[in-house]
Amino acid sequence: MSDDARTTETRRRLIEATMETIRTQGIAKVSARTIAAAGGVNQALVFYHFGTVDALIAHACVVSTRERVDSFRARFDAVTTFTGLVQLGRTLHEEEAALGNVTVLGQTLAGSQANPALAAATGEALGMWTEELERVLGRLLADSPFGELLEPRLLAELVSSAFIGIELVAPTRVADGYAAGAGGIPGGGGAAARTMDTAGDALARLEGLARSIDGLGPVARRALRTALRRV
Amino acid sequence: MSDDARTTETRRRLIEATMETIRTQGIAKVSARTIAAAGGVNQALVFYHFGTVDALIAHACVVSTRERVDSFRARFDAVTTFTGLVQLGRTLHEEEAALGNVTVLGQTLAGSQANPALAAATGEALGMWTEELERVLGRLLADSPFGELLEPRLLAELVSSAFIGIELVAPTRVADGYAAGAGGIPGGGGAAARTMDTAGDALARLEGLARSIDGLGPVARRALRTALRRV
DNA sequence: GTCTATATTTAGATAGAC
DNA sequence: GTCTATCTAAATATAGAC
Repeated sequence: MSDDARTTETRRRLIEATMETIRTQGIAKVSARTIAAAGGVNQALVFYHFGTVDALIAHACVVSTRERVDSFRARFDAVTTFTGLVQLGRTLHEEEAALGNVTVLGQTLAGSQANPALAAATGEALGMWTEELERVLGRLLADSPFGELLEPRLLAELVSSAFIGIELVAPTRVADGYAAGAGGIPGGGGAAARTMDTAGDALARLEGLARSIDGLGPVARRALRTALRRV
Repeated sequence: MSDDARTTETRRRLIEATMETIRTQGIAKVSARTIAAAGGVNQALVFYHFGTVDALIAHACVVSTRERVDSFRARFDAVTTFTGLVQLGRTLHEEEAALGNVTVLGQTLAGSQANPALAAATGEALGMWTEELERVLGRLLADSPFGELLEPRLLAELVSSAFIGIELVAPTRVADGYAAGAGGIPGGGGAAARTMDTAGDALARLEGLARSIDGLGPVARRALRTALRRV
């Protein structure tokens, strides 16, 4: 095997191992050693190929997002209704359970707080999703009663941010019953167990709403458009 | 000063220092030492009073959220329109810039991925916000054309998750122009600079939408309700 | 390009003096 | 209850052999 091919292979393994580690252990537990262990390569290679751990994370974030977005582009383009868009969102949510790119974005997002390099990478990755969404929304909104009220760009930013928030919150909704450390939480604990799959449920209901909007007859559409214009 | 009073004071300082450190440096940089430095207390006191760093973070998360939620309860109760609710959201967003409880929740949320104790605490804290929101939405939805389509609980979960997502994404929208590490990003970079304050802008526009819904006349309301029921 | 040390720093946690 | 000192584990990063 040529050195060139080995480089490519090693870099690929490191990037995949980075994704996997972030997904399963969270950004806090990611280190050159955990990544190397997950990828079955030597720890020093992280620094040889990427310079720093942060650079590897940033790189992995952008590269893997590009792959995922590319694999969704055709499906975005095929969307013609709000219902279809929400359904695509559900598909994304389900595929994410397995592949976890959005989960990774959530993690890098959190890590971006005090890390400008990571923030730039996360922003770029997020921007790829937003761009796709913006194109679709531009088409859909033009024909909807909301066309004059909502800008595609803004709504796209809003929706993608919200999507990430929802995917991030989901895990905390499984386990409940907070156990305090030394000292205890005054008045803490209690709170009935929450059993909701927020993301899945929400998207399912949202689909109902989308179906309603798509299904509005011409009379209702005109009435709504007029009402909205009055403000 | 009695030992009891000193305990209270030290614990209070540790909790505030924890919040401050998470806010300014992110959850990744939080340690017993950084917290102690921020609070001007000894590092060993973290373990004496809270046992572990995680327990302190969990405690700070829940306690400080309770304070913030309490300070907002009256304002939630005073809301009577969707417009008013969005305006309250804007107020929250602005106060957050200074106090940053939601930012902290975003950080602990990310840290919750592989940390059940933290996940439980974050879930509880988040649940406090959701509960308030659910009460308000319950009132508002009952009188709206959407009452039959949206459950207050689900919408509240959705909105609070989205809010966190938006607050988390905001920082990545300031700086742009991603600089790659060794090797560079193939085809990376570029992408026109984004200058949007997503959270602020989005809430401003959302207020317009809310105003529209609140301003719907009886005819439009009936039409909309009928249209929605048809699905 | 890859591996084995290893230097250095930082973090979690505890013991024991005050 | 608080502080100093210290042990241990883990992380970043580099040097040098292969």
